[in-house]
Amino acid sequence: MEGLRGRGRGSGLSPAGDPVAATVTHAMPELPEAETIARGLRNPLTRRRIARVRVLRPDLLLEAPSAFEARLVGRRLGDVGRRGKNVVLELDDGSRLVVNLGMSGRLLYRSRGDASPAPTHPGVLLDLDEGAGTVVYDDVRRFGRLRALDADAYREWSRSLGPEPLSPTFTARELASGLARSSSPVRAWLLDQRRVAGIGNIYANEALFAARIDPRTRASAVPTPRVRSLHRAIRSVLRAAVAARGTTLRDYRTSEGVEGSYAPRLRVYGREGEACDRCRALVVRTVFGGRSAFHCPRCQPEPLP
DNA sequence: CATACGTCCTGCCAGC
DNA sequence: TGCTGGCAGGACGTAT
Repeated sequence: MEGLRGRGRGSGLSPAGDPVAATVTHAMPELPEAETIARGLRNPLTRRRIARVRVLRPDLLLEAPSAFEARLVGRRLGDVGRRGKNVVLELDDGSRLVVNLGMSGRLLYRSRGDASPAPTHPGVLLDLDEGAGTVVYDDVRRFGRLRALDADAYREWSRSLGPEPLSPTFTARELASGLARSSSPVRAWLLDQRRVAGIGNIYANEALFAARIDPRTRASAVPTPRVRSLHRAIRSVLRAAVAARGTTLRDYRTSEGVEGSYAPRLRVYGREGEACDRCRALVVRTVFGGRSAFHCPRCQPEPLP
């Protein structure tokens, strides 16, 4: 995959003896990144009023810009939260602005007179009242999407997503019954937002490593004890990544523009050809379902056909 | 119905 | 050195 060729972490030390910078590749904003962004926006945005909406890139919206603007302008912001990988801004009329960050999206808060460099690919701007600053949706690749939903539409949208993996109501039993009904590879199952909300390719691979499951294993073929491990692994990996404010490989930043610090803790993702830090076997990359999977062939034994 | 696959978009880098 | 083709991926639409 991009950036995993050539100069990578695998080379260990640079000629100068300094640790080589983390592998450069795309970040995929997943649950921990969305959670971090939501937390960062909560204080500066709550109770602020949206004075003006500027849509620079209409293709980021799932509706006409005029309808989008009409739903937002004049509204006061409530709490800022998260659903799966989406950042959710509550509005005072019960509607919500849902932001999916796609591959390279950033949701930044810039106070008035912010001296930091201006965002390079602004797509949508929300100017706040009384000079309180601006919320900038910035996205190089424009895979992200913003939607303004009334209360009913939001409920319907939320219902289309699977359970929150960090919620106490997400149980090993529920995971087991979901897996049992699918013949997809377990990695594909974890990436499907209708099944569990918030897991992307990075944390799917990391959780499967922690649970010692080959990512190609059919979901229904994961043995029950492994399902329990996977349930624990999903939750512990996501919690640790939230605590680290997410994984920055290249694009992802918190709402304050800061990088997440989970990247050095990745054990298989992006580490093709490197020694597994549990058993020293070499990490393998496979491609299926149109994207890279990483696993340790010794810790995560190949499923029987 | 469930699963598989193509599409979007652009920065980066290998290779000429 | 400079140019360029291929690659990567989340979500959605379409095909099997």
